[in-house]
Amino acid sequence: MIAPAPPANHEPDPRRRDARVHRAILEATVELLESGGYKRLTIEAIAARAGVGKQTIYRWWPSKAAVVMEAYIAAGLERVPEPDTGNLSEDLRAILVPVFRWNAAYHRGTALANKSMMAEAQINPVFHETYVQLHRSWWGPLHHVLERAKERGELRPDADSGALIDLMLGASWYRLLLEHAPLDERFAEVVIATVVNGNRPR
Amino acid sequence: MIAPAPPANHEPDPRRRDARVHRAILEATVELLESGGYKRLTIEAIAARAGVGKQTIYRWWPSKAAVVMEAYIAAGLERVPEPDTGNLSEDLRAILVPVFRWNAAYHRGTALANKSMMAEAQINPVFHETYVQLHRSWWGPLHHVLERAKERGELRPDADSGALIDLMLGASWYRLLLEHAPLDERFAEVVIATVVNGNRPR
Amino acid sequence: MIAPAPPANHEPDPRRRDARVHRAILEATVELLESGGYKRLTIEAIAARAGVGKQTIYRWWPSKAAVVMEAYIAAGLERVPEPDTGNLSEDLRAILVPVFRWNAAYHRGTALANKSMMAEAQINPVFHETYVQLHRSWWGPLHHVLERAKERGELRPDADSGALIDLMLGASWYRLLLEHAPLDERFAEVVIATVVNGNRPR
Amino acid sequence: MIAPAPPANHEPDPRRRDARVHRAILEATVELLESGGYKRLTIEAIAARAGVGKQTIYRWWPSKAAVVMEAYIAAGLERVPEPDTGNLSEDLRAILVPVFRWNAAYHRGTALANKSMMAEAQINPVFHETYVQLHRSWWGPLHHVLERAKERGELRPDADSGALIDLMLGASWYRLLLEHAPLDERFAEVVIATVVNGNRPR
DNA sequence: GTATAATCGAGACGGTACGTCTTGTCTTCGA
DNA sequence: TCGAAGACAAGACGTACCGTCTCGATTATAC
Repeated sequence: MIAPAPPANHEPDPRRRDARVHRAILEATVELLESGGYKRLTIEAIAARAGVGKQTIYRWWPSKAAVVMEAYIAAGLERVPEPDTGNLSEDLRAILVPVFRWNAAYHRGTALANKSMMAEAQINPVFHETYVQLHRSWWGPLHHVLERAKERGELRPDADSGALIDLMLGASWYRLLLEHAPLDERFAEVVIATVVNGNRPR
Repeated sequence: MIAPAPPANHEPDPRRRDARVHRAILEATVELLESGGYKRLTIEAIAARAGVGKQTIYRWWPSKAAVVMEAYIAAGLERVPEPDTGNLSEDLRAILVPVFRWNAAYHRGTALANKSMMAEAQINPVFHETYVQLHRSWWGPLHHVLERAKERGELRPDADSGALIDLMLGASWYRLLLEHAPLDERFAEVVIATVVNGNRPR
Repeated sequence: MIAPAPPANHEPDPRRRDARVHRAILEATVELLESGGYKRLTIEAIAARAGVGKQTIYRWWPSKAAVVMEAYIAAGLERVPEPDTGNLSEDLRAILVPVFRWNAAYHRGTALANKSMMAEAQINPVFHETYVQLHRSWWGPLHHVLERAKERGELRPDADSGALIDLMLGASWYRLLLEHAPLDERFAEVVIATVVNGNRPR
Repeated sequence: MIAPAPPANHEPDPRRRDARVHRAILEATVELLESGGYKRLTIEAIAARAGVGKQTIYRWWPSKAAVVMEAYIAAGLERVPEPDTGNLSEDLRAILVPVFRWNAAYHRGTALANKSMMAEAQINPVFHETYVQLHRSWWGPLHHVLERAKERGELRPDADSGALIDLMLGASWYRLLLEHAPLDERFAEVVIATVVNGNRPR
């Protein structure tokens, strides 16, 4: 009559995860988001489209936006380059141009996902944290680039790296979210030039 | 009794709008938003708190976000200053510092409303248009300030005003939305200094 | 400083009633009932169709069914014949055949109104009373006819007139309400013959 | 996961129906109907009283009236006796007395439900069909009783059974709906005696 | 190899909020 | 000064999703 282990709330065992099911969910998410926007992207719709039970989604992801995040982003976006060309503008370009490019097509793919996640983050505090993590993956490389530029004398040593990073990424997200002007390379050049020229040592 | 005019989908007659009801709805919206955030802000809750029928809200506003917009914004946010001090930094400061200040308290008041509206704009295309209008009310004055600075020779004549505006407002909204760093005056100064110094005539 | 007459809740002054408006409402009611059935007959629809304010209807009638009653019924239904042919069957026929005829066309006119009123009477207790009054206009003449038949020796003197009346009118309304069999003269004859033969003196 | 079968409008699977929930809904319906009448009987109230989501009701019943019908009827009302005593009056009594008794207490229980259903049937054509089915459950046994009486020579062979049935049930429903006189056994006796005596073979 | 146990599809369930509809009262405006 | 027009509070409607839960039917590990 030894007490059996309490049933408890099992964390699901990742080894038993069905890879085909996993893939089907991510694919359904992409299809729905691109065809109908975030409004139409419901857990029910994903489950139906993927031919999957709702519980299977809830088992593996904490929120709808987390599915979107994995479906679109984690696959490639967090692989941020860590350039070190010896030239500040060049380094910034290496990091920012892919970001601008991903976000350029406002109504499709990564851009749509990014907007959706930003919206969800404003509504769902738990997801907000996760989403900030994603942005951190840009902040790190950008920070290194800026600090090295200070060491090389390309940037004022007292420049506020954090503020400059927000200036550059903010510019990108502002256009992404409002869609009032194109997120093209010309814009990227203005952003980079302004930051670099605006913070040269005297 | 005479010609039974075909029913048609009447726009309601604004002259017949009950001012007290109008005010009660906006006040209830502010109270709910500040106490519970956008997630808890439902049309049902607004109606209950304001002592109003739901239909009355649907009659006058096309979406929840439109109510929020009017509740928070029409009150004062669109009154953007049009400074002309003869000094670019000074002019930018006059416009941007109030914006930064409004958005500084991330979890209350205007900031909460701004985040809510940005989120809704990503989900609801109709509201997106309305919301961009709000931002336009900053773009105009900033554009004038930058153009005058070009005339005075404080700014390179070929500087891309639109891009610089997005750089400055983007910085503000990026911190508002991610909340990873304070929207304080120090940040405002970095933003302004970078834009001004980064685009001086050679 | 004599106290002015208190404003009070005016009973409407019947002298000021606008006859054209009155007629328009009744006509609209008939048209709507015949075209869409009782379900579609709403106060709003009557008002719209008659080109009349809703208040005007509420001012003069206590319920929707009261409008129907006036629109259809008072026009002719309460003019029940008071036959005295010296023959019971003949007398009953004189009263019942018009009733059967009115109710025969299940989906139009008087029949529709009768069904509507019976339904409303089950839901609205105030109207129930009014509606019973309408039925009383048949009970009176039928009662006289039966009593005279007792005097003439055509009917058992202890026959329960009330019960016999309910038997005859009940038969009619049962078919009206369920529509499972025709309300024709053959049925009327069976009803009359059964009542007359079933209650002859021994 | 394999073929994403097109969604289609699933009928729910009756095997998965939760019996306790089913019962709770029917009980809540009876309680509400008996206490407040059909007017107060709303789907929302049933759901609240039963501690059930509204969707659960809409999933299993096509209309409020269908719930009422099942709640009251399936419970016992459709178990109509099939007497065969060899005596017509006796047989009719066996069938009709229970009907009269159920309907006798005009403002409570079964009587209230019956009136409500009759009203709904006049407004809702779909329910009308369902409701007629309920009455059929009396017509069948009454028809057999009358036909056997013809064979035994108690009834004229050319008597119109359908008409006689409507005469008897109509009498009952007429009093039920108008409430102007009691639905007691005396009335039942008059009804039965009139039908039997009124259609004896010559 | 066989039990054991978890995942899976499916979808019922209690809820919340949606946006619409109708009721009966109250208010405004025009004739 | 009255009535048409319609705004208003109230509240039920039927729908859409939410996130949890229970069912068998597969798997797939672990014994």
